[in-house]
Amino acid sequence: MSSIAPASQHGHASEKAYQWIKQKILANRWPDGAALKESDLSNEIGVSRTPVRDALRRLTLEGLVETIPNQGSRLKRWDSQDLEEIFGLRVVMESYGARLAATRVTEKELAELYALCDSMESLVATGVESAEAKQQLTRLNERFHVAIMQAAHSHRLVALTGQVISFPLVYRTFETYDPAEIVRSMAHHRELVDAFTARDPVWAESVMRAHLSAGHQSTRRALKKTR
Amino acid sequence: MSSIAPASQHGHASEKAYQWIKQKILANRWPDGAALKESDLSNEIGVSRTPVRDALRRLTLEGLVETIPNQGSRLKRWDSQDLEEIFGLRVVMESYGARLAATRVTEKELAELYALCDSMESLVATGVESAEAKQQLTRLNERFHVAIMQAAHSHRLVALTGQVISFPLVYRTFETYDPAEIVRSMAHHRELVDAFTARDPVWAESVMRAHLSAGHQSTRRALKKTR
DNA sequence: TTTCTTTTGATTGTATACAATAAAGCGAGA
DNA sequence: TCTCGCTTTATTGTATACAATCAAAAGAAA
Repeated sequence: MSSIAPASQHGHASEKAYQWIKQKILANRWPDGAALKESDLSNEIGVSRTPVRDALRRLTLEGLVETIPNQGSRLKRWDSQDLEEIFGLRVVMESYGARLAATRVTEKELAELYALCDSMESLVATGVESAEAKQQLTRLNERFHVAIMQAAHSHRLVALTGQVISFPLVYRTFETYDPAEIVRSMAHHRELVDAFTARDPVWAESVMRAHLSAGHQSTRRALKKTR
Repeated sequence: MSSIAPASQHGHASEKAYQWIKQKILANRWPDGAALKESDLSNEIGVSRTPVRDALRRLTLEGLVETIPNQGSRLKRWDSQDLEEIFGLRVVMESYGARLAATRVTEKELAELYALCDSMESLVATGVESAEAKQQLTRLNERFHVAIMQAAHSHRLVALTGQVISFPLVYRTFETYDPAEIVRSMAHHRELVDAFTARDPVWAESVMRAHLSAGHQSTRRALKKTR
């Protein structure tokens, strides 16, 4: 993530505004298409408009916010077509990442990935009925997917996939899965890392494709229910 | 390009600064790793630091500029590894785009693509010895590739590929090609559009993959010569 | 009543002044 | 002479004041 999409870029206030707004978006605290007025945000966050504008620009580039010149920023609306676009791109890009990772992953990264698998599986074993457990699982899942892209050792790939995934529904992944789907997802994860261990790019790519296709279907179903 | 990476976002001054800096980067007017001081740029461009900062943020997100907090922006250095990353991603993403375009392209878009093929071929027929002709060809080529991504009818794909291609050497494509390579490139272009006309996604994707692989090799050779 | 124009208000875009930060220069001590 | 630490200075980060712009409301004419 180093230079193409810096992690904690900008100063203190700018970063604070960015995190504040993003967290509120992903937590679904605003209605679809809500107007994000700069002055209101700066008051609520406790910084001036400058860093707020900075944050809104970043979020616009990430696709979470829609900005019309001289008219302001709105929370981006999205529909089933956006979902199709996003998963189509995820399949293409993350499969590619898995293919690269299979031949480039280091021992340390492998250990990290196995550790994440263990964490997720033990969490599932203790039950994921509670909302907190599902959120925890979603966070671990995100870390797992990011770790794979990092194991591909392509900065741009990490940055681009990060942008594609920026999408509220994707951030609530496991809240929409049923138990069988969760079990299958865990199995996919472990199979992926096994494919890495075997240094088999074809295997790794195939599993990732299947994994994301399954996730696509689950999310699609969840979206229909919601709307 | 609508909302995920707005075209002429921000006001007049901000856009002016963005175009000014970007054009200077792509024209190779600064040495590798050059420091881009905000105050200097604002003086030269004739706007205040605010829109300059805005422009630098955008360029950082695009990967042309490298920004370190409290330390400033530098022209991003790049090497052969960046080239490999970029073409690896281009192959994956633009092939995907070609696959989609094969089934989604409209008659109007097809006509546009054929027209671009005609323009490029007639330009080649009249000779591309001069630097201006090669620049003209590069511009048409870029329009062609963008048009295909647009024919895929995926806003995010257009935005993402736009980011990936942002790279000085890629913008000087045909300046580095020899005559045989140019002829082959033109043939690829026409074959691509024929594959679209046949509505054959496998054909289209394969040609795009070959086209970009050939381009990768030419650019790789050009980079070695330069350094 | 409807439509076009004008005005008014609110909001974003830009400039500038100030604060925080980090790098470079300088000097004292070992 | 080298190293450590301080001071200085240059540059970025933030706040605020002002200008430009757009949307909606009010008013006039048909």
